[in-house]
Amino acid sequence: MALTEPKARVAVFKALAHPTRLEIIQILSQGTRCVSEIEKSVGGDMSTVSKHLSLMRKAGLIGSKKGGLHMNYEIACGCLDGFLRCVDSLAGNRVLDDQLCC
Amino acid sequence: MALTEPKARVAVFKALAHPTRLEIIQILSQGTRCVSEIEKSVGGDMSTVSKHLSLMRKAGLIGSKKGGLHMNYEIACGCLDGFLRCVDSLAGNRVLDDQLCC
DNA sequence: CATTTGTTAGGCAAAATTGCCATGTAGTTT
DNA sequence: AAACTACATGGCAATTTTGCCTAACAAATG
Repeated sequence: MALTEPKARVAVFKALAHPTRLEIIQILSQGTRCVSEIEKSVGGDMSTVSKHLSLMRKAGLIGSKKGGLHMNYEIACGCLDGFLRCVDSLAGNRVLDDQLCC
Repeated sequence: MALTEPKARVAVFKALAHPTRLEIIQILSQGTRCVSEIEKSVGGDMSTVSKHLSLMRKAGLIGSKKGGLHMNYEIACGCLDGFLRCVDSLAGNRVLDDQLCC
């Protein structure tokens, strides 16, 4: 199995390895949202939110489309959902050493 | 969809967001390995490798079993593979904004 | 043109991560 | 028990990340 760019892989995981960004993913999983909507949900400065979004877009996690005055973001990957369920099962298992998740 | 512990989720992604640790996952995907075997493959100090392994074990990504003098590590999750394939498709798509991955 | 919405860059302090070194520990061998 | 092997752990300095702030800028709208 040939590795894709290791840096690109790492970038994807780094993009996901942050509570606020995971919260944004959670919000976007319910549908397309613009920056100010996201800002209201997660709090904090808009420039900070915009940076989070930019980072995730560069990693390939989300996509953006301009709609009038707003910039609308959406999840770029349908598999992200199963992905997160897998992570949750991992996270739940983390106490037991011998037990496997799936 | 109720969130599992957000911290636990973040921990999983942080554990994956490092080139050496991804390399270790790659190695372990081929079968169980002990610390010194991993050390030979990825280089660096053994204490460093041990810390990487410990971090991934706490996150739930890998499990460990003692076998005589060695500590054997193995992937704790069969879904990690499809997981990584999904990430690769994301990583490959990251230039195009409108195109979705899967 | 003025306003709204968002991006980007720079600066900066606090916090987290990383990796090596030295030391500690548990199981094995002699 | 002493020595050795295979790891784990704590400490520490260097690097990176994070978040807020300020400000400049672009694009769509009224």
